[in-house]
Amino acid sequence: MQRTPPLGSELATSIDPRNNELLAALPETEWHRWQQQLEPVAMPLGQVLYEPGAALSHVYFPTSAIVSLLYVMENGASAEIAVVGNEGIVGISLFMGGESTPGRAVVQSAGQGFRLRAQVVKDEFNRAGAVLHLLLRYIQALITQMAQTAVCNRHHTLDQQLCRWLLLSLDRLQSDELLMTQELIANMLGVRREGVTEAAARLQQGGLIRYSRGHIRVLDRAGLEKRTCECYAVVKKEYDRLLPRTTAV
Amino acid sequence: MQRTPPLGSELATSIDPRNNELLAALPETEWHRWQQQLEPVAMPLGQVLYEPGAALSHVYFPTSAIVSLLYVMENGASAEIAVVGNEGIVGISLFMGGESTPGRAVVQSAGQGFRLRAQVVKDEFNRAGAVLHLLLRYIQALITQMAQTAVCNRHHTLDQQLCRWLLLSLDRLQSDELLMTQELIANMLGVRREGVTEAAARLQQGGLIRYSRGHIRVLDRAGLEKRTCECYAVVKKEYDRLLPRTTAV
DNA sequence: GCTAATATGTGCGCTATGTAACATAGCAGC
DNA sequence: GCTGCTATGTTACATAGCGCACATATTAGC
Repeated sequence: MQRTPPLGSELATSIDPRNNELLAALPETEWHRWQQQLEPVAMPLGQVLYEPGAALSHVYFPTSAIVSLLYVMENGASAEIAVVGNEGIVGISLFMGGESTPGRAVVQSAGQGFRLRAQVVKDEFNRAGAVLHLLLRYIQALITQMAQTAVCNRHHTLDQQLCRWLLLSLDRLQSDELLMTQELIANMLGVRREGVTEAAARLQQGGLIRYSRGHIRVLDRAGLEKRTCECYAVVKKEYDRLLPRTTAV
Repeated sequence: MQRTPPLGSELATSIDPRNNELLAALPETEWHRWQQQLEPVAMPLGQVLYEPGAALSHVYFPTSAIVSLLYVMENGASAEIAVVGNEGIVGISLFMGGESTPGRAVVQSAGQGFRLRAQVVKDEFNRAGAVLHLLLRYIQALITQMAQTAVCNRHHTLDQQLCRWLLLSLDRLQSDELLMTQELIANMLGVRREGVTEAAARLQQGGLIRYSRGHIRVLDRAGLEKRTCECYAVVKKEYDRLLPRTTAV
């Protein structure tokens, strides 16, 4: 089991900010304005990018990391609202005008990203140019993901949701292997750890994945797509529609 | 059982566009620009304001009506994502850049509203003035509602969710009586009608509400707030924070 | 007032998931 | 190689909500 990812390529994806698709989609003028301001940051597993009600100092553009937006409740129960990878930006409340949200953002899969000071983004936003419209389209896609998550929580089985979650993560990774314990997945999905264990066992039995102690390798992506609910496709389609790739990936 | 609402007052709230809080919050300049363009519309129960994927021709500002944003799935199951009353606007995808969404908007409680042609809103939005920022703050509040709905769907009992739903509706009405069958509520919450019947019976037994054939009268609002989950308060607080009332209500 | 339509009430079996308590296995560090 | 930690596996039981079938009650239309 070679669990070390190809180091060279990972570094490459981390070093170039334009591996983030939003940054890649910036027109040249705006890109030049931002280029000097972008600050590379390591995004280790579990890092909290913002807490409920806290004013944000930066927005984050993941390149290889994946960030979960989740709500934690009074009794400690939690649920993931949406996931953000190299297609997006973390910290939208900053330029929406609210400065904070009741949710929290946690790095779910370690990696690299870039960040930008709050004021820079706000200024750019207020220029009301291409960046504004790009970000608004992204937010609409994010809204779709959140809405579909709500529906999925209501109507679909744990098995389906696990597949959806794996696929969403897979889409935001360069590899077919996730570093992720079942405990963590359970927290994201807002279910018991045992439930994830059982669902994962079923997927492994079906030959779709193979896992061991925090390493999940996807063997049959098409199989996952077959087992998941429609939610995955709806969200993906909407992202593709609203944010067509500007660069070949 | 006097079920006819006080007609005089209802007409009053319907006729003045500024009973919609977003319209009321417009600065004078923008208000004057819009005033001539606003078209009063009746919003009867069940009216569909937009369908999945359809391009929108107008945005709607309810004054006395309440609109549900919901997702309908392949198998016909549905779930409400958020609710919009006189505090908001229906059709945000229009100016977010996507023109459409995978969801649908249905009038959940009949009433009045005003609408505005797509192009007018887009033009105003592109002016990047006060309206832009007002709408963005509204969208952030809406996002909070959607996120909290997702969490609520995951973790809370039907009883709690019914209370939340009643309270959200109550906040958007002038009266303490909802015209709403249990069947419809079930569709909104994405649960069985029988489940709503049982939950409603428990609430009635507790003296919190009284209902009969599509009429629900709230007798003890504080009681509902005690029985509901934290989700209601979180959402309400965020609306109040992001959209402070400009007019006395 | 009768009839039909609509709205609500009830019971029963089923399943997915929650709660709880505990067993095993792989891995890390000494 | 032992120790202990972390991740995963297993089992027994409780329960909320679903699907279904059907009973009852209220209102509307004629």
